[in-house]
Amino acid sequence: MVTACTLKHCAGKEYYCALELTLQVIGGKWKPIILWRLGQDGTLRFSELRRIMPNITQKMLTQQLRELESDGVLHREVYPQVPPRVEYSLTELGRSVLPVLSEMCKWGHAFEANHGTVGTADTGRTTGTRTAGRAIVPGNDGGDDLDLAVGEV
Amino acid sequence: MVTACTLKHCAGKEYYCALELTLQVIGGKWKPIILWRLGQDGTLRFSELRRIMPNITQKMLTQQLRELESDGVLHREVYPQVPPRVEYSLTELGRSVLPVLSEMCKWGHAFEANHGTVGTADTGRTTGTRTAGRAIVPGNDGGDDLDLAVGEV
DNA sequence: CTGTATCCGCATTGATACTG
DNA sequence: CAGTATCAATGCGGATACAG
Repeated sequence: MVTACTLKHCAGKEYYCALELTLQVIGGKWKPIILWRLGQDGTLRFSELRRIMPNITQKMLTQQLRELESDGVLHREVYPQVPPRVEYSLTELGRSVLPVLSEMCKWGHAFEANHGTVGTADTGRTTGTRTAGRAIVPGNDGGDDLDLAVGEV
Repeated sequence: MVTACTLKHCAGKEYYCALELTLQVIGGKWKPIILWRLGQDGTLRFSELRRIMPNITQKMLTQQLRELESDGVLHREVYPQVPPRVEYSLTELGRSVLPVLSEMCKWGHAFEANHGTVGTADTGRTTGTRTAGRAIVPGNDGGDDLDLAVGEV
């Protein structure tokens, strides 16, 4: 007997395995970036997050932040002032997700090494790190620099 | 200076950080399950994968398998027979993703512990493991059983 | 058995305008 | 500043039929 798993519910999400649950909580296009940035900077205002991620729309940012908040991975502190001021920071649960993001990032780099990475300004086809065929597996090769999305549209 | 990352391309995917790349390659609704199953069983035929995941449509399964294949994480072996026989297995790169899935799964369990897990047959609201407020962080608490999605529609 | 091909509904995402 | 509301577009995922 290996698996045979039943449908479960947690925090309003449907899933069969914890893997899927994780994807639903911290997956998607924006959440990893938000979480990682908060992990780096500790506390960020709404406007700072917008500046960090120029591509995201206000609606999306608000939506993602609310979901992360209701899932208990980040904390939303409202300062009743005028003009308003809202600060976001990771909870303990949120901080515990950083190793996961780190692992995923490491594997992403291994994948890059396997294929070839090309920057925006491609000087030619398949330029960049070419290591295809060496089948690099993620380990502790020191490549744990976790770069982050900024870039403009 | 913390980040300031540029747009990159790898295997036809656009991303700013390796984190996003990973999500694009092994994320989504079905890929983690496929990969994990192949990691468990080694080699599976198309029909076996279908039986394992009754919810997925034929179209989706084929599509996901093709994407995983073209990304080099799984190998597709076609036996030119009649009736046809196709076997899928992880490549070395594919096997290297298992620790990542494992990490994600561990965090999912920690999340479950933080909130409360409820099975399909809910005998009452918020039944099940209730540990809210204890802020359990993933570590090596032994809870590394990676259950898998099967369940029927 | 292992697939394509086509059509379609719904959920996610985005653009834009407005508000306390 | 930090949102909410509304409308429009996209695209993922699913149902079904057909093919080698």
